Amino acid sequence: MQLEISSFDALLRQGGKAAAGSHGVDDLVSVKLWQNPCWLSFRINFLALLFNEPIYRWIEKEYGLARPEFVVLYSLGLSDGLTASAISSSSGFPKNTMSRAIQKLVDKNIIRREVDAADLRSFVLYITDEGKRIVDETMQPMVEREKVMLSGLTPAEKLMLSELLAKVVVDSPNWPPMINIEENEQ
Amino acid sequence: MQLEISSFDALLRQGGKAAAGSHGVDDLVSVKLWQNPCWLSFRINFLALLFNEPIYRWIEKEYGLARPEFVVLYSLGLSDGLTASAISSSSGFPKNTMSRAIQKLVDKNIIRREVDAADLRSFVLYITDEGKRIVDETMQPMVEREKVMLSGLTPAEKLMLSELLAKVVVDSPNWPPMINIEENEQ
DNA sequence: ATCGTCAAGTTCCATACGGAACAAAATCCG
DNA sequence: CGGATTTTGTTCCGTATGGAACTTGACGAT
Repeated sequence: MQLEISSFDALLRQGGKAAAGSHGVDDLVSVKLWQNPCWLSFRINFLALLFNEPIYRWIEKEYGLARPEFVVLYSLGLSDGLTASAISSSSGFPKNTMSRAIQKLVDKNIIRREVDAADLRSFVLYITDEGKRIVDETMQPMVEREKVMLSGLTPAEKLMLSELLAKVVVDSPNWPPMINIEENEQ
Repeated sequence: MQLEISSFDALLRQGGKAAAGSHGVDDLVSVKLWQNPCWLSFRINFLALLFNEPIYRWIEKEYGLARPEFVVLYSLGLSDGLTASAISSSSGFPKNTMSRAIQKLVDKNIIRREVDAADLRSFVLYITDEGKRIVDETMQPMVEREKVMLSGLTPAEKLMLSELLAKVVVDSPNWPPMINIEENEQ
């Protein structure tokens, strides 16, 4: 059974092809950009990679922190006093990975862990001065990297992109959890 | 040294907050959405995760293909007759991971490998009928998943998002390769 | 030609990863 | 209250991962 591709879907996927051109971009990347039914996931994943790869490589080299560790640290930098499970669910890393990362950070004296009086199972995590220092220092290159990534857009376009991505993220709790998977089983 | 945050940067990061609201979204996700200097990378990574996690879990379960294997298969589905390094560089997976994935796919008779007469080092990869079948079958849920992810946007917004993401991807070869890293060394 | 350099793929190996089972505490509910 | 259930975080363990070294072939310069 062949998929019916509506003309709007085709238009979507080709969005901005004429305006953008493709000078400089790899051949296969071109194909994945313009002839790809899953244009959204490719573009998102590709851009995520382009941000993550150099940044996390640099952080690892400069501060000896692996990605899960830095995710914990960064989260606490944004909102101190979090719990492991909160960080886990907001970042997508499984909780055992977070657990290990947290332990390493505690050992390195980058974060501090206190038992939650209200719930003796869980720990509340706090960033230390050392941790704050690292967050401050890493923030600059990360922001800079984002700025570079957006440098091809006009201010209005940046704003539009920000809004659209935010809108999709905010809508995400409403999505059905891929029911098509379960319904096929037995 | 504290970072100067221009008011436009603040505006950018808050893009569409009023319009979007935050009903339903996790607390920490809210913070990472609206109080995050690195709004772009968070949103991109978060959305990538929301697509990848259920899809690749399903593909693994249903077809026994790990993510790198499926990436190879999908790439060949879009453009048959590729080489390992082309797939590697367009997908961001290291070439040894691709090498293993390719070998598994060959063993499973999902792709076929022929020596390139023009360059005896490299192999040209072709998708088999079995491989085509799998690509066809998986395409539907993937496209469906994207459709769900975009369901909160109007057609005009979808088109705009497609264009903006494409524009950023196309611009990516022009980005400097994170020079700030190297310049700090010695 | 022939050497040096580069590119394609593979192999090796230490390590990180994530699923599953687990202990302990909280919560639910009859 | 007290047993079932859920939640938090840790531990165990097999496996995937990706850096580095390696092999083989292409290519460029003299």
